[in-house]
Amino acid sequence: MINETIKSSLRQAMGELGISPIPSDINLERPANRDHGDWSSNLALVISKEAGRQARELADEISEHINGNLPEGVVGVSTAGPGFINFKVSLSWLYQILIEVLEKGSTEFGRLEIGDGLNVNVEFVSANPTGPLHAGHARGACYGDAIANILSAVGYSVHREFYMNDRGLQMQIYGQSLQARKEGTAVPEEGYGGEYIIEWASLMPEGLTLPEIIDWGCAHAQLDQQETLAGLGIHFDTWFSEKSMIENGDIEKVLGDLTAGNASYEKDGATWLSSTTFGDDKDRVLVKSDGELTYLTPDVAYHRNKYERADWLINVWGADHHGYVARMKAAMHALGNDPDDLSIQITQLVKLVRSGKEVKLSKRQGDIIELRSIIEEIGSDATRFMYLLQSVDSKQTFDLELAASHAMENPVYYVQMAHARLCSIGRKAEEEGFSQVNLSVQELEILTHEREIEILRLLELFPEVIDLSARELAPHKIVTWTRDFANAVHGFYHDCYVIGEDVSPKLTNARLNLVVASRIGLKVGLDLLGVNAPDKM
RNA sequence: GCCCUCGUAGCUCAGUAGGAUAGAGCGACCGCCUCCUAAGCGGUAGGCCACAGGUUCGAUUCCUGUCGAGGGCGCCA
Repeated sequence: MINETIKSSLRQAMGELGISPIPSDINLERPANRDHGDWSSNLALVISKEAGRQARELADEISEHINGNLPEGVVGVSTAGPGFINFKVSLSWLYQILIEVLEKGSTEFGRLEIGDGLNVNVEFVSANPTGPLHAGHARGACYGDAIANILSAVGYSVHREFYMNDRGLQMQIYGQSLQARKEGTAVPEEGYGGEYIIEWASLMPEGLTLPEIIDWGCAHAQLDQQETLAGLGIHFDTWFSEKSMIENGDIEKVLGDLTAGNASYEKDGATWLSSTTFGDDKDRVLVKSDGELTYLTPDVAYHRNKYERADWLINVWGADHHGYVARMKAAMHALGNDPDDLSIQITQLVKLVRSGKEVKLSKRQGDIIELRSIIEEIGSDATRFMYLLQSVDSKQTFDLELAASHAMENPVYYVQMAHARLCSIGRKAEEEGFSQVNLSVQELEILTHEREIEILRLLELFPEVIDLSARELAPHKIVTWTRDFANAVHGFYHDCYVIGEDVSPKLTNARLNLVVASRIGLKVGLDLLGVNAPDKM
């Protein structure tokens, strides 16, 4: 890599000049301003105090020395500002990137090996099986699936998991609600009042007992949720049943082990987890005085089970669950698991608007906004792209009308259009009798237009973006890159004709290489997000 | 009262493991189609990076506090 070459040239120069201390880790960054070169080091600023010399003076000395013997791929070194050392890299480096992209194709380009095959379990959505998925589940669904894609691309072995709370009080109430609707009696006080209950009850077979109704209702809700998720292209490897842990004794076992480990105690007729010992702000009840389990206990058993199956656990939770992070980590700690192996990602709320007005209720059902109806309204691609548009750390507002529009202010269409245009060039080339042939660095040197260089620079940057988005579990960084890249593609499309009378065949060929590589880059980005890359629009 | 996330252009948001002149899209205004999709491209205007301290050669970025927005603080799930 070029930055390694630069780092070692800095080290070598310092050694030869007798400047110390030489830091173990030399920091190289990409300057925001291109005039400052392609790579920049703050080395002189960092060591100036310890070296007892002025930073600018050190920088001048080092850059002059390196200029006397430039490393391969570097065309110039200069100093600027308070003491930055700036490197300008040869364009041939960028042509090599282009060749690499073409060789790797959309199945290999951008793939990294930072995951080292580690097993990571990504648990997301995990809605109660008591009704259809609604708008509140959408962000977690899109986010969880995207990080699963990204982690998989950087070398983790990824498992997607959905945890079903298929037992307990909520299921009882759900069953009673279905039963009431089936029999035409009043839905219980705290019951489910949604329209869907009426519809589902009508689909239910006659004459079922309450436990049978619950089983049927659970299966039906699961099926409904699976369908909706499939509409977004989301598929889980495991639908983990809470009930199964009652049946196989896992919950009993976890309670026993907590007691044996002195991590729980009896008080006021209830069993408590000593979570304060492990960093929580208060102790939590595991078994209520009436003998019922709290929601926490099966959850603890479930997480322990996941620890046995994976090296790294990722949970995607809504903002309303942030208060449970400390207790879950405490419980895992108490069971002897490393709480750092559990990453809990909190997604902030999303407000939906339609032409500027907040949408709280669904038009059709009059109650909840079903996720299904959002997908129907704006499509799977727009749903995913819009929900991934920004960091999950901040609350989001987006306009359904905008997301559904086929207009330039819609970011989904902007990016997909860039891909379609690249394909359109390919079709045109074929019609004109050109076929894309991979070229050498020398043949690619004809690509010197500002627009072309911009595309190459973005392609070069992309693996770093993927790396960062994986480390930070931040798919929106991929989105930002695809938008920037689409912008570069549209600019190229506008200014650089690939086929035309005043374009030489050599240039056409070189540009076709660029077009195909761009298509690969954009496709890789959209694939990671789970958004289609259409050939035409 | 305590905890979590956020506060950047008129609007929606990027950026920040501390770096040089803080970016994009939309909206506004002005331009650009005989030609691979104008679903596009370019330009102009628009900023005390909420506020106040601290650390640092350097802070929008880190720390503390204040203010503001949203979400949580059950033997509910």
